[in-house]
Amino acid sequence: MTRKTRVRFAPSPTGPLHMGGVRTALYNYLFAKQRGGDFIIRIEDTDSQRFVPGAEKYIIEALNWCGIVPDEGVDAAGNVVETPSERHPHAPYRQSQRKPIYRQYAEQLVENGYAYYAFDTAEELNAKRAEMEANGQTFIYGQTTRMGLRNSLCMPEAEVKELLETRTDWTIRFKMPENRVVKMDDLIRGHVEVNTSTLDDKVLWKRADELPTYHLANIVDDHLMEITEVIRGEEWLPSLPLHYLLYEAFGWTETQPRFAHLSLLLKPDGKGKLSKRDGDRLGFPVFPLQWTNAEGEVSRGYREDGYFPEAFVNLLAMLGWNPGTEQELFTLEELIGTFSLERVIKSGARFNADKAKWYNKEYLRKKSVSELTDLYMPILESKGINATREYVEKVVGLIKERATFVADFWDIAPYLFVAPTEFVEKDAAKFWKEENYTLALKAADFILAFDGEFTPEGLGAPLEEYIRSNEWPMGKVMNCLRLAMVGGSNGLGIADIVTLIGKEEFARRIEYIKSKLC
RNA sequence: GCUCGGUUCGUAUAACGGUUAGUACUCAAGAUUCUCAAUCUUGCAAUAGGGGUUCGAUUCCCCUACCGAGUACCA
Repeated sequence: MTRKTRVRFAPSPTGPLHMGGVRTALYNYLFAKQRGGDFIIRIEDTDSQRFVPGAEKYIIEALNWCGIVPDEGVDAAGNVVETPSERHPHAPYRQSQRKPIYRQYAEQLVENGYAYYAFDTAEELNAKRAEMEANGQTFIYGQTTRMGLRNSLCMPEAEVKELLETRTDWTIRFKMPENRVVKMDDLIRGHVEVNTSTLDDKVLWKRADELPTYHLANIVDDHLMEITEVIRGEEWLPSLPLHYLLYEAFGWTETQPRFAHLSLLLKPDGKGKLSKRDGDRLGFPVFPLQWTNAEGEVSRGYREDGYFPEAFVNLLAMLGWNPGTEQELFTLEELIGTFSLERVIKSGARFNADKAKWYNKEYLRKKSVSELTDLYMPILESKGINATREYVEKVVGLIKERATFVADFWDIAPYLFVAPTEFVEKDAAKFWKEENYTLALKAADFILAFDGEFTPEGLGAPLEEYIRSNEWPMGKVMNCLRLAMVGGSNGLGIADIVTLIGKEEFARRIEYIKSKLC
């Protein structure tokens, strides 16, 4: 029986999604779409303590921005689907709303001897843990200690029954089998084996809030939602044996999903995984979208920094995966076509901000002048510049190759909109000498008197020919003119600038520099 | 500490036992141009260390080192 591919991205709404999370979502999405399957978003909000308002909305918005749209979990408007329907028989997709379904599964495990009730309070366990750590030991709630603790394995049945009824702070723990080698297969890492003797008895369900922990909720929901592959972060690899055992305990091994554990994204420098702090420290975003936390602290986002979503998705895809060819630029569609888990890298990928910028630059050059103009116009307006669309399109056509972000456009050539009022001292001293500017002013007269086609192509050659035929020093003359146009000696070609700003403005700038520098 | 993963130029990666160890980003130099940018060309630069297996190891095995993750009534 072949099942329809169904994968899920299951974030916890405890804060903004970081780029590593987006990558996990992306790989899930690519995998699903390639196989004509479903991509599901499930919100794992079983930790009421750490819930952060707005985080869920942020996650959905971020994925939408990337073009990662779920088949289930969220409707077209970005709302989590809350009731089962013909289209969404697996709803709801928020674990907090699935609360009633978990307890029976946990109890089922107890009945069948795979789990037990535990009455130790958090305080008791913390104290025990602290005590052992003080002696350089680690406390594990598991096979070596469980019989000496307070649980249904070692307490009289009557007492257990009474505590179950009178107290509300007990938990259900998984009874980790002793000395068993769990043999697992990972789609990325291959065969992995772990002996259960090193594993502890994880809490599966908490009476206090009647909520499952990740492990239980995850297995139950993946089963109920008919998930076929679980593609998630490497931090879950150590709990894979527990998950295997859980499928076994429930008798669901037949339909148990296959697992793929993705390596983590590492800091660009130094040690450790990429964190929010690195972005602030090294000057790049770690989040897809800007995020403001409860304290009012703002973390920058790729979107707000001027990255195109296509570039962001592309660079994320290439961080830990490669197609085996030398192609580096991929649209989402192309990624869907070529992605494969077999080619996902096992080792952690260090993020490189320079490469990220390169991707954006490549995408920027691919954009049409018209599209880029749409983006640049508002920026100009915000600077109080009043220019026609036609004019801005010409500007964009001239400078798009030089930019990494649309926001660079302004810095590259503000002089195409505003006349310089100040001149770079060093450049002026170098070029604005009498023997140069007298020639440059004559060249300016030539331009003003030029009656051919007033375009870069039409003016460029005749102007150069004129200067050359007079045997004037080309560089010095041109740089004097550029100084007048730009305010310095770095910028576009003279013919480009002059034909763009027009003869009138050109004349004005020449007059201005004369009044200032001559 | 213990358990599990990982280790090719600075970074991302290619090479599924046989290559002068390739490519991209970064950096440097040159070409070009009226400057800058762009572009083109060239260059710098790597198999963590040690043992095996093999005619031959980047590739397979073992040890060490280093990195990462996990070790919660968090996910």
